[in-house]
Amino acid sequence: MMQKSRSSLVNDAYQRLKQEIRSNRLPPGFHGTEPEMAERLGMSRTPLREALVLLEADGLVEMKPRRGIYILPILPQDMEEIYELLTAIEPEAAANLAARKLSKEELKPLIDATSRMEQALEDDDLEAWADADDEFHKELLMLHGNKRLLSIASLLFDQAHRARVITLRMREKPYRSTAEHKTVVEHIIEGEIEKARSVYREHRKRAGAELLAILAKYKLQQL
Amino acid sequence: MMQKSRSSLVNDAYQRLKQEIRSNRLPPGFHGTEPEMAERLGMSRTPLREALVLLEADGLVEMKPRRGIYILPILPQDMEEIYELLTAIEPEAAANLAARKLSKEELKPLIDATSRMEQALEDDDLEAWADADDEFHKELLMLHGNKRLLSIASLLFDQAHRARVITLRMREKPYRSTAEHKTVVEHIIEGEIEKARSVYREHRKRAGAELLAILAKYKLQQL
DNA sequence: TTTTATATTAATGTATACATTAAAGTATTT
DNA sequence: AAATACTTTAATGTATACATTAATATAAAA
Repeated sequence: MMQKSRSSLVNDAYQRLKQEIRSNRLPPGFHGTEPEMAERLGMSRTPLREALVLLEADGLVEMKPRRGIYILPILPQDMEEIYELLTAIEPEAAANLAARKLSKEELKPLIDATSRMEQALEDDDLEAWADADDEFHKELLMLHGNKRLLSIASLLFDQAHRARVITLRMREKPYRSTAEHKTVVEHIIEGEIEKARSVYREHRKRAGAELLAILAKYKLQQL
Repeated sequence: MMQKSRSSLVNDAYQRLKQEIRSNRLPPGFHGTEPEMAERLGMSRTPLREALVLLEADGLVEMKPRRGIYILPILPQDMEEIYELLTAIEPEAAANLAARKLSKEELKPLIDATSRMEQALEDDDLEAWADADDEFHKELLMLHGNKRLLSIASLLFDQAHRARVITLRMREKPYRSTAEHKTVVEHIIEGEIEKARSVYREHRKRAGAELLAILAKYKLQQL
């Protein structure tokens, strides 16, 4: 949940574990005990537990009483929930930006992100494309400035991350997605509030539906 | 963040502190130290800290390194953020219910909640009205069934609670609000998806705007 | 008296200790 | 051999211990 500094050990544990979960080095289904994990991180159980409590609140981990720590898998239903929320939330931010008539200077991070997406497509570099996509969404939310909206959306991105990475290569090349991002930016620049909202909304709906279709097609029941 | 059982002491501390914050027994600006609070709760610092970490993630409390624990106030800007999110999120749930063509039986909790709102209006009992209103919103989200949506909205309700209670008597009597809830339910029953969405959305926008206007009018800069 | 330096206090951040108890393993009985 | 009872192990939940250090109080210097 977008943690602040906090004492370095708790924060270290939180960041490192989160990163290891994102990168699948701690895969879903992984099971560990506190002494084990504390030792691995080179700290005592106390700060580790505080970090775990946060990761559990983030929905990444479950601490089962007397059974240990489990890394939670992402189920299709989770993706459905996540995309529904993102579909509701993000277009709101896009609409707000359009309403604010921001200068191109201010919108530069967004414009740059779309450029990077295009470049990545040309280079046929899906990783880079995904990074640019991530950046686009985060920049848009940061420009919007609703801290809660940003932190909730970030949480959802974190939860969905593994599934998005894994399915990246199962999708068609994201030409359309890239174009949609550009269109959103154009509407924002032009101050076309409702268009910005609806294009972004459609983008999210389509992206979510596609992802779920892939999970179904490849029978990926958990990631 | 809608905590599960967890070991009872951590959970106790979490629930009790949350309740004390909601009820303003621990008012915004309150400052305490860990030993103090642990003693008051009859436990050691260890479980207390785990609870505090969660409350901090919930945005109710801040743990300032070496300065202690502060109960955070709600600023008008917080309310703005919260209402923006609720405006984006809840109508989605209403639309979904409408799309699902639920039976009146299934919708009973919603229908009952609106009845209670009407009754409370007749009795001129604002507390009861606010309770019924709360219940309406939670029931609607529970019927929808998106766990993440529910837990996020609950978090936002918790954050906004004090401000809503305090301003309850500064508003006009909520006839209009009550009527709007009824209309939403009717649209849900009739399966009118877009109407359910837009009425709910307008309801949230208006309610948010009214609340912010009151904060401005009475110069309530923090609650 | 005001400022600076020093000493004291006490709260946090973290490690460690320990009681409880679920789970796994061993022995006993049938 | 299967089932049951008993032991052992080890992980959690919680308390306590302790080093560090910010904040305060006190003393010394200007």
